[in-house]
Amino acid sequence: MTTATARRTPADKHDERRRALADSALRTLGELGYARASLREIANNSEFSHGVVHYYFHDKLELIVYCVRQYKATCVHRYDGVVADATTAEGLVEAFADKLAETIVDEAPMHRLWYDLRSQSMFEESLREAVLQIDQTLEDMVWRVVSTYAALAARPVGMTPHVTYGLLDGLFQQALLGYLCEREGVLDDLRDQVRELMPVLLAPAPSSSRRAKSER
Amino acid sequence: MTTATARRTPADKHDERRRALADSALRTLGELGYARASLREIANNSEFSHGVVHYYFHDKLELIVYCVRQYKATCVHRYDGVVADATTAEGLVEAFADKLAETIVDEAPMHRLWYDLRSQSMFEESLREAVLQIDQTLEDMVWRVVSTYAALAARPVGMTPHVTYGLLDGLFQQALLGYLCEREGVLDDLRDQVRELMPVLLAPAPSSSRRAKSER
DNA sequence: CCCGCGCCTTGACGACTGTCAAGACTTCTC
DNA sequence: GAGAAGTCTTGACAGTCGTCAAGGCGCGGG
Repeated sequence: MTTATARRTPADKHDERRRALADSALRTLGELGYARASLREIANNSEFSHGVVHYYFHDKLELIVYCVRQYKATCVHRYDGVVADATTAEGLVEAFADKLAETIVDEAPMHRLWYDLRSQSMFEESLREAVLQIDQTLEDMVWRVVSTYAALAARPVGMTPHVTYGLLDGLFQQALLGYLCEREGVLDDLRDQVRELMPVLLAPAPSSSRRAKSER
Repeated sequence: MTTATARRTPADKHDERRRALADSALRTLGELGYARASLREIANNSEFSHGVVHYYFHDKLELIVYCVRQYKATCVHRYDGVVADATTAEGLVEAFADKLAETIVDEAPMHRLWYDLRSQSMFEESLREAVLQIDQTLEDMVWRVVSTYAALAARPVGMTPHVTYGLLDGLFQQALLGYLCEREGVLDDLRDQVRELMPVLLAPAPSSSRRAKSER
């Protein structure tokens, strides 16, 4: 209020703290899951004490939802590079498959948390709004990839965005579980599965098989 | 031990009680989810008191795993009729799609519990063995349907059982969440999606398009 | 009749939970 | 440098949790 060009308004600092707290919380949540991550445990893994949570958040649930929304924001553009750098359909599939496998390795805790919360939202109505919003964002993200792929292949996508996301999410979830069980080869399998699946997502080739080679 | 042909051995009665308890527990678990279903709540919704759980089960976890295994046993043959009664590929798809939608309506609590437990198993290693076993059983179940469909269509399945299950499970899970959010039309959508998906699960038609009509 | 054994209830335990109030510490203002 | 506002810690609260021991009830065999 004093100086208009202050480095940080109090409100900024407040928001910054919320972000830092949410960051710590996300680490703990990814480790323990929604049900077992207590506020004390979350605070212990941060630089704060357990009481501070109610200074920045009204509720445990408000913290959780804030956390997941924050993660969504960082996660939602993970595949933008795949789309931007793609020049051929085959190259995009390859990059997409690699990125999916990389995501499983790098972000396994975050994604099991996401599946945990989505399951919880089937029981707790208070989680549904945030979950559905994030689910929609993920669907949009997948759709950007697949529709770009279709454009490069010069064929329309044969399925709705919703179905496309559902199918890929099913495979991804399966691979994540396999990865957490330390099954051998799940990542390679996932890559193969995506390479296999992407073509069948497209509408059947327009002219049966004649110009298949001369396409580009 | 006294009479060889006794109506019920004590062991039988013991098992019967375990089953009855697990039945009650399943109802409560389907209502509240894994994390919020306490032993007291489970016992309250049964004809027993809360202490009896430790007479029949060593642990809460043993009870839960027993419950889910028991449910699996009843659930695993739900689609057998679809397979047995099918005479044409189209008819099988129709019956399968209907049965999936019916399952969502009739067994929504059980299936959200299943997804809850599968998510929990990503955090709790002690749940993994049972979850993986059940997942495999479901995969087999789906495979019986799809491979029968392929046989009726006189074309091989184009994907592995694992992928087939993953894709269908993705759609089913999506539909279940939508159903629990009381979205309109999710059941019809699911049916349409399955009708659309099943043909693309098969390998590409062997001879491009010539005998498509004379097939049967 | 009474003893003993299986079945079940009751009550209590320690641990853990979310929440919040009281106060200490820091930071900024006048 | 005193005071006020903001920030954070500490400790306690009311509940709930899984677990288990102590004991009551019913029933069949001595």
